[in-house]
Amino acid sequence: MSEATDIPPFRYTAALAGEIEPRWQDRWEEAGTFHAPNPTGDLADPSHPRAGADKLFVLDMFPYPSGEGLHVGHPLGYIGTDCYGRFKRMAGRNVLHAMGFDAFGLPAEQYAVQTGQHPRKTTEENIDRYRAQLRMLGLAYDPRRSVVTMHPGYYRWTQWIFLQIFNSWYDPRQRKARPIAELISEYESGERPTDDGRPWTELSEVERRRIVDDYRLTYVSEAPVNWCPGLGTVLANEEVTADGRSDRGNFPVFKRSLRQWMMRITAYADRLLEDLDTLDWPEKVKLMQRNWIGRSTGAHIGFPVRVSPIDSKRIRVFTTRPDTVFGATYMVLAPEHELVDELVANAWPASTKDRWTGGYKTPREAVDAYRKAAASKTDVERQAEAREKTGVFIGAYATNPATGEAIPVFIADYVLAGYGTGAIMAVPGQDERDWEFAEAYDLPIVRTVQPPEDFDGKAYLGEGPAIHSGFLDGLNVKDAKAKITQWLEDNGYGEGAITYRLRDWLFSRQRYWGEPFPIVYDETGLPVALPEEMLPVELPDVADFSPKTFDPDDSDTDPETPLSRNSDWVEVELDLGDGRGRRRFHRETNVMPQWAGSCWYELRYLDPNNDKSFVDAENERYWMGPRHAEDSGGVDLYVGGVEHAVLHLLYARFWHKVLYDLGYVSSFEPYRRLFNQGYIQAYAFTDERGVYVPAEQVVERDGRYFYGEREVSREYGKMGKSLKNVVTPDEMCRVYGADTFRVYEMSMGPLDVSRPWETRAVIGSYRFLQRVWRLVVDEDTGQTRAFEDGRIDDATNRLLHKTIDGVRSDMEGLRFNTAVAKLIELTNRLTAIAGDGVPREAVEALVLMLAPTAPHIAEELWQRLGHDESLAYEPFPVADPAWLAAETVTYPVQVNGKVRARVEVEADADEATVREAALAEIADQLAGKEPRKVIIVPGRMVSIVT
RNA sequence: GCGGGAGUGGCGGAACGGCAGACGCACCAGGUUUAGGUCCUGGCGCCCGAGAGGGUGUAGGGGUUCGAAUCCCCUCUCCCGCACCA
Repeated sequence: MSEATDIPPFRYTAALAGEIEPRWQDRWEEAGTFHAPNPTGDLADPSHPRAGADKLFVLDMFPYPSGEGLHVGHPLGYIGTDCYGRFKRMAGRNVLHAMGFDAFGLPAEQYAVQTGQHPRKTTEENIDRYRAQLRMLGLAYDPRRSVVTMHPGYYRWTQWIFLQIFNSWYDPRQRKARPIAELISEYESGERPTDDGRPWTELSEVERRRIVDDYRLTYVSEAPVNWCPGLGTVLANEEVTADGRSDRGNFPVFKRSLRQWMMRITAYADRLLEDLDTLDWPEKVKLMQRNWIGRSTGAHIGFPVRVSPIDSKRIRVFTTRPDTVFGATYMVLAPEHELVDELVANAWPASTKDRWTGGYKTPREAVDAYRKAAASKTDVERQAEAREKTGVFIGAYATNPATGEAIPVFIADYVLAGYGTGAIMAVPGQDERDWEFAEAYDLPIVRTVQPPEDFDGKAYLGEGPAIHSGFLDGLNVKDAKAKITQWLEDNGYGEGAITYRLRDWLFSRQRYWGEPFPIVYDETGLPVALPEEMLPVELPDVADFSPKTFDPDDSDTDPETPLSRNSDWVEVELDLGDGRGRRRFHRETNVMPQWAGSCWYELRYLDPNNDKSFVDAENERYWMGPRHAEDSGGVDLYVGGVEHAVLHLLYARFWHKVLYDLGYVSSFEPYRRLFNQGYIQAYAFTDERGVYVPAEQVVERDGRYFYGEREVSREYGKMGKSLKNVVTPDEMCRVYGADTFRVYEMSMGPLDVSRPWETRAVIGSYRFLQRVWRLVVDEDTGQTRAFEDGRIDDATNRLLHKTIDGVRSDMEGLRFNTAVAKLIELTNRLTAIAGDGVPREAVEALVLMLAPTAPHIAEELWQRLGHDESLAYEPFPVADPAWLAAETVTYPVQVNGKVRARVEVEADADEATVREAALAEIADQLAGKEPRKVIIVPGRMVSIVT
């Protein structure tokens, strides 16, 4: 049977790749080829060829090991960083590249709830599978540094970092976190007075602790959450459907306040914003972070409002346009605003317009009805009628502090309770939403900024002189803002202010599969940090991983976490080493969110076995430290999907900055350079019923698609089991080999662009590697074909050096697709000139240049070329400048912008020579006329205008 | 709606403001082969032409320039993010 016998015995095939690849993987592992030496500690190795060399830390966003395993889309970024790291290693750098696992997370827990399988077990199994899949790809990881967030040896330090955050406060004057002990001593010394002026010594211990706890960077607070009694758990916004039910189980979800751990990330808002400027990140991601932080500057203004004949209060608003306050002709409160009930009038005032009342007899009825209607609206409905402005008058008037006029107060759902103060001053002249509302409710509109003459719109948001604004008239917006802000402060009506969209980070989860908090509570109910020596607080095994569930409609329930049922673990007697002996405590039974482990994993790669510290300071400084004064320091290249643009990257930056403030790291940002790889997408096919059919069995005929005899329709999107279009790296390695797979992934297109997977195109990369193989190995005899003393013809040598030059800069710029194209070109050229063999120097350079992308075949060929050592540390080829310059240059000759001819001249020909040659070449087209203009771009082009 | 990015052959994609379509897939032709496949060589945007060659062409329209896929303006389409953010 034919096939096998027909193929030459020494051809590079999938079978041969399948033999070569594991052999080299074993050899790399046994030899520790990709071990990166640390400056100090157990991973230091002064004899290593790269010990003390210029370092490079490349990092991938580590995966959550799901039960589905990897598909061909997952390793794209990993292969990219691997190529870059291997290239840089050959170019002389000490390269650290490791891969760990983000092991805590919801899917394993949910699987555990369903099956009773311990999440540790399934996660371990998944990690094993991931490791096997990744190993097969020949990724040059330092295997000693593969951290797993669920291992106690790792989360011990996650808990330790939590304690550092717990034991810190943010000092706004120094703009940094400081140890909480320093705050306490400020209070003790009297340098910092208490809020009520009582001396510190007169406060009870509980009072002192409450004061201090309020300063901590992580603290317990009531926070609004999505409480789902039917599931017994709090849900993330993403887990709540548009109509307010749980994604899983379809139970009602209630917005409720619950006691939660929070992290004071808002204290770092300004630094998180400013330091973006120091980072080499995609502008898109920086912008997303800026928007997420949402800094706006303006002023808080209090609008006096009478709550009884003798008592008045202020409605506090935030505005970015205090300069427009003279145009504030009414106010709007969110329906849920706390002052509404106090302010609602008993009867409609005489000045009430009909359309303000909503048709109700009293303000009270109108408010109740409006609130009810607003509350029953789903988010979908709210969005659908987003532009319709509705609201009702509440029968009360506030005083505009600038004009002294009484202005009506409305409630309307276009003002959000959760944003700002939940109230606005409405300035229809300068705000589109206010203008719409004013038109709908017949409210006065006063322009306070003069629009340009040609302006024919409604609200005017642009620049212009202030008008109808008393003492502000004539000032530009900026000056008017400054002046009114000063006036508000002088008259006690408000003050300049900066607000953020960013909220503090809700850090506790009512779940099982996460890091326990290193926190206990004493008899006061206040949190107490466990001493460092008691870490890790290990996650106990429990019988039941699910939280207690309740009547789905009973919102008046409280979560009961899986850990809370484990009373042996919860109730403890401990000696905290504070001189108070053994005391009874109960443990915190929430666990940390999945983000916790990923907030600092890159640091643990640096020193994975250190049991004295989360990372040794010298190791951190070597791998992450700043290179110059303005440099943030951090990972040299961080590659991952843009889906982590905000949360993960913001949380990790926040933790890193706290560690920096406390002096534990030398870098003030964790990721100096960020790169978002694109996604590999795939076609999926559905039959006439809309059911997905296996994509690999669909055939194309004349642009139509068939599954068996049935025509199916094609759609384009993610790769996934449910879409029946998954292609796995395992399959690709089996059919073509890992090197082919790697080359294909790298050559498909730029790393940061999403593109479709095309299994049938993989063959091109396979053929390329076969050709390279054939250049070195005789397919029939297995003999090496390199000429020892073969001369390279000049043209080939020029191409060789041009390729070296181009591949180097492409690799440097992560342009692997064009690097591969250049290698293919060179290979094709060498194939064309090969007789009995090819010159050794050309083929060796080719093999070395191929090594970062297709490492196994490169190692194999390198060995067959007579080298004993791995090529991992072989210098990457360097182009000889003498061969980069061509002897002659061919100039295209343009006449009136169209290329009409080309002339070849000596490379060093001067402009006059080029001009003469070009004119001679197109003489017939000029018909004897003198050209009006001749432009010569040296080395490029001649352009003639007639 | 706002903000950001992108539109190049049948497909994935190349192209410091300077010969548009590198490289690969698919396809076509030739060679090798008993045949198929492999391998080697060549062709391959569109239109006209037997050919040499000519015209035209980078979503559409306008502009800047000796010269535009590339820079500017308008329009359209697609993708991503945010979504009444005061």
